[in-house]
Amino acid sequence: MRYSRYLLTTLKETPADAEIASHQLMLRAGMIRKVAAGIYNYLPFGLRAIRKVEQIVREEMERAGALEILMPMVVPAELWQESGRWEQYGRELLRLQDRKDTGFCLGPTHEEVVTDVVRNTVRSYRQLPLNLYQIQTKFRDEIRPRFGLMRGREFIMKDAYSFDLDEAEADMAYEKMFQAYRRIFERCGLKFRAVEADTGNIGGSSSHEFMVLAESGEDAIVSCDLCAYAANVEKAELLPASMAASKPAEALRRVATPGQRSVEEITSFLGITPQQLVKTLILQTDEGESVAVLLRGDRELNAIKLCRLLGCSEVSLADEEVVQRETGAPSGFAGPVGLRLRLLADHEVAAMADFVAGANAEDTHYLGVNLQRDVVLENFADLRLAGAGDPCPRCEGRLESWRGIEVGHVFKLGTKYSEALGATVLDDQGRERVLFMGCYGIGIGRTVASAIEQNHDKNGIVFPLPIAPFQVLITVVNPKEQDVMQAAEVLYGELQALEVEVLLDDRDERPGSKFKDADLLGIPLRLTVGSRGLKEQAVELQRRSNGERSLLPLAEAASQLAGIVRQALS
RNA sequence: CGGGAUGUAGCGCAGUCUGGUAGCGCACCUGCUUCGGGAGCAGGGGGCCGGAGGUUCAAAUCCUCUCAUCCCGACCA
Repeated sequence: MRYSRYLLTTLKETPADAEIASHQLMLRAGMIRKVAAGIYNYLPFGLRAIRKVEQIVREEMERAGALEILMPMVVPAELWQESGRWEQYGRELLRLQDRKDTGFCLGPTHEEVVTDVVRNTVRSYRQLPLNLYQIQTKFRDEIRPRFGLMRGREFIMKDAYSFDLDEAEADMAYEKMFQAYRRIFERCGLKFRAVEADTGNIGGSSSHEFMVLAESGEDAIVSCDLCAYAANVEKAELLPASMAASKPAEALRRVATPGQRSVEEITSFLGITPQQLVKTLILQTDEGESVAVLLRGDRELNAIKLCRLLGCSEVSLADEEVVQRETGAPSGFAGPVGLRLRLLADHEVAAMADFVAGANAEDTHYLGVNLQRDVVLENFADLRLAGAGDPCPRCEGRLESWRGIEVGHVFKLGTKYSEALGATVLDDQGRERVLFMGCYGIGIGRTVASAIEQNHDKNGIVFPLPIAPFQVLITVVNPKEQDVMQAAEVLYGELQALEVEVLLDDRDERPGSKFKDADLLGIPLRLTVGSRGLKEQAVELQRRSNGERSLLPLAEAASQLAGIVRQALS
């Protein structure tokens, strides 16, 4: 491709509404342009990177035996009503009506549609195992789209769905996809981890997320420093501490704490540490039930664990009115002593003695609280958010914490959708069997964005070669000098003949601008063709990754570069 | 949905307080010079100042409403 004929407008200045590096760089490098909140145009340079990732995904899906299909983006409400998700899914599902007032939605995921495909086409166990995938535009009306392609409302996703006769075979399909995912992200040149994850809205029995490690990641993950355990903090388990509870030594007594509500305020007012305090959270479920949860002062609630325990789908902090009604005090003074509310405590609280807690009266706390003596507790449970330094639930190790970008997610679905939609086959005994499903997603745009997040410097993008829009950039220092331009043209032709993807910067621009653009665009290999080198019959090769420069003889440059590219892709 | 902020040329911004011819830098077009790390000079094109009402002789500027965008939180495969 000739730059002079290409649509690639770079920006010197960073657009004001881009926060993170990948978003800023994708805008500056002319990869994407915003159309509306969370909705983007993919310009030629950006689309090439997208297509690279798609191609890698395709190759690995095919290798794993999956078959490509394409389902519609507009899906009839009927199908979603069959699975029950029309009501469940919430406002993220963009619902719309056609001229006859028939309900549709923009597909945010395609379990219903693919299950419909299978129930209509698969009759026999002989057609199994089956794995269907597509690469398609999805729409989710996110509450807060942000960070460019990282969290768009419209986004490109690869979604695959496996169908098997029984659970054991479904497990094998899951494992196959798991391995395919490892290969995909390795080929994309990403540093990532597969972590245990919550299944959320999709449902099913177990799942793993593939997390690209990056400071800007929206997810927190923990991993063991000794064993292979790694999990999203939403999911990360914490076992009851083995140490025995300390013995009560103090008597229960009230103390005035005027205006001291937050953990910070109380601990500094009383001169204690947050570890000596128990905080009492008053929570409400989506079904209207109120419940109190006890946590050590420096810990945070994991709402997902609590939901799982209570069997509800949402909990939120109770508002002031409810707190006043349930505890008899304004918020900030709730405590477990004498509280007439369903009361749960995190395991860790079991080991605490003589702690401080609210007294359910305004401006008052208790000192010397001891659970066994002073409190009526329903149960202990794993309720807090895991963090760095916590013990590993699988071994003797300690957890480390990281930020991650979720680029892939694999789920074991069981029969949730096949049962609801009646996707069955006849087995070798002629019996009707409900299919076991799995589903497997990859955010294509997000993968490109996270690759940039992980591979950039102050000058611009540093594309990993396998997903770079072009492999080689030829910078023609002065295209007006005939011999220079001619040498560049010859190289360009040779590289193309060797099937190297090359962008020829033949623009009539000053060299400085071209070099700056080259750094910004992040094409891995840059050849500089100028009169200076040509005097020696040489061109300069510079690698974007480490800035290393070397001179190549003009006659051998193309074949050497083709060799470098081939090696990088193998 | 709660809190905060911002909408002026493709991008970054000034002008708004104190109403009076819509500006600057980058980008874009023309010409000349320049040419190995974002050149210089000269000339030029491009704006319903987010939208709708209102106040006023006069509104980018004041008032009301509205829409959009961004940040924090809640939320989220």
